[in-house]
Amino acid sequence: MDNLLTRKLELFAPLPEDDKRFLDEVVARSFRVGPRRDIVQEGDPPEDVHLVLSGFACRSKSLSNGKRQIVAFLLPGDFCDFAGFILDAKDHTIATLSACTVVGIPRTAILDMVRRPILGQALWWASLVDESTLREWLLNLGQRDAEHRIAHLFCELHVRLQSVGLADGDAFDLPITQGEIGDSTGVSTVHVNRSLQSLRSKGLIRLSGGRLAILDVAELRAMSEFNPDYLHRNGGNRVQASADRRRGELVGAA
Amino acid sequence: MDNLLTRKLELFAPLPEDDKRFLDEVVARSFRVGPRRDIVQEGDPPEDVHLVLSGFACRSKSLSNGKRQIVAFLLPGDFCDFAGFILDAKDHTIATLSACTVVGIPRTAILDMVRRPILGQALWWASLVDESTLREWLLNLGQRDAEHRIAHLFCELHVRLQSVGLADGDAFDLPITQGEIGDSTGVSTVHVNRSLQSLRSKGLIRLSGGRLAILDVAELRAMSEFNPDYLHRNGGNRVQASADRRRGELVGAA
DNA sequence: CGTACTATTGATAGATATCAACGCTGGTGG
DNA sequence: CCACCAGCGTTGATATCTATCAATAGTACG
Repeated sequence: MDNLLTRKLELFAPLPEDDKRFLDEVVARSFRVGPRRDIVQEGDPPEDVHLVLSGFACRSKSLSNGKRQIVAFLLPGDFCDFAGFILDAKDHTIATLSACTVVGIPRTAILDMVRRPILGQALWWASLVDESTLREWLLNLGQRDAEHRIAHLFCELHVRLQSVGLADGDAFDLPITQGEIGDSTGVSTVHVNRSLQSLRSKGLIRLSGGRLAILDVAELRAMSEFNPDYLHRNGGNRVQASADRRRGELVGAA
Repeated sequence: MDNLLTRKLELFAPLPEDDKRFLDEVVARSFRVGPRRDIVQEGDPPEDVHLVLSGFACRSKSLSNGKRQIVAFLLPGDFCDFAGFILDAKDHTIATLSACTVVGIPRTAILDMVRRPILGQALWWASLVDESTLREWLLNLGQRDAEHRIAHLFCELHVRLQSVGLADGDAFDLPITQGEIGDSTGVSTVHVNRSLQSLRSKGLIRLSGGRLAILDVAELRAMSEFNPDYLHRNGGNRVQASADRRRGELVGAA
């Protein structure tokens, strides 16, 4: 059975068996982190890149008045700080929401991964999908009202969890508080609560005990104008084979 | 004199002379686009990657009710759609704000660029800086009020234009309307106007005739909690030389 | 069984959108 | 050269949404 990282990266393209084996090794050395804890293992080489294997984590930025913005939910299969490989100063916090299984990947392993032609492209793809997601969140925060923002978030989480096999039909575990939903959508806790009730009263969702069931997927998507294209679940830019081969060289040793 | 693309990429690291010459060639075939026009040249190979050489452009996403969110300002030296190289479906619009000089770069040239060890890393860096900027915008939209959002935006534009030599001290051309400021900050046109007046009355800015002067840089930054670190103007992750060498191989042919 | 979050509800205040009107400016055609 | 027009900036009045404050009720957990 493929691990979750493999499973996610294969949304881009099928990986060679050898790459998969390599990923299995990468993922082998995982550790547990309790809920609401920063993902910064003491003694960890600071250059390690982290990956979530199970549980919910988030990336957030804060202001001095205590307000914080969750800028990404990190689901199983997601890298926490891949960008730290090139960029220096870490200007945001990465923390667990629920208890998580996390992998710390050393720079050398990242280098090995990036050098492989197909795997390297898959990592590039994953990074660009993250960027695309940020753009959609910006649209969400800037132009939709609270209820629609939350609806849109739920639609996104649904697709993302589905694509790594963590959705049970149209229901899935959502181990986050209403306050955290608010921090990610720019809405106060109280107003999140009221917006959720509105969504419930419309028969669109059922949410309790850390589990969300989307009762009317079509309508929830329609009302929030959710279009899953921005998640690029159908792989990357597939041009003709020759160009593919060339792209293969892109991040690979000759 | 270095062209603007070179100038920007050298914020990451000094480029070899050969890379610079290559960039000069890349940038040579530019064309003009009038204000408020989509950057989609008819007959252009759709895979071309575009780059702004002069003027202001933007990337935006829209909702069916006509609301639009500008998710990035594209300044001279910025790529418009580098991600299109890997990702397929274009889920956003790229349009000029002022008249612009634009370069269309064919896929093959991008491949050549990415293959060069230093230049390839510089492009990766630029892409990650864009992502970092998106995160900061998310914080801006989600957690700051209108006046602070606009102040923060001005601080960002100031630094970005400065770093490509387009700021005249603390003043620079800002050829965009108040409506466009609103579309980027998630504020209505009317409220942008009032927020600007507030900033003016505090003696922080002067804005008229498409030109912005920041009268009190320190205070404008302080009030909006602007910290330029997220723009990563000081290059990338400089570790020891050996790691650098390894990173050099990263995107290069052996 | 306390303790501490988390969820919920009501009341109120504040920020921002929306609507409407008007002046200004730059461009266009007569 | 001047009248007209369209887009932009500005202002005032009003409507909405959302935050904030405060209190209560669940709920998990030691």
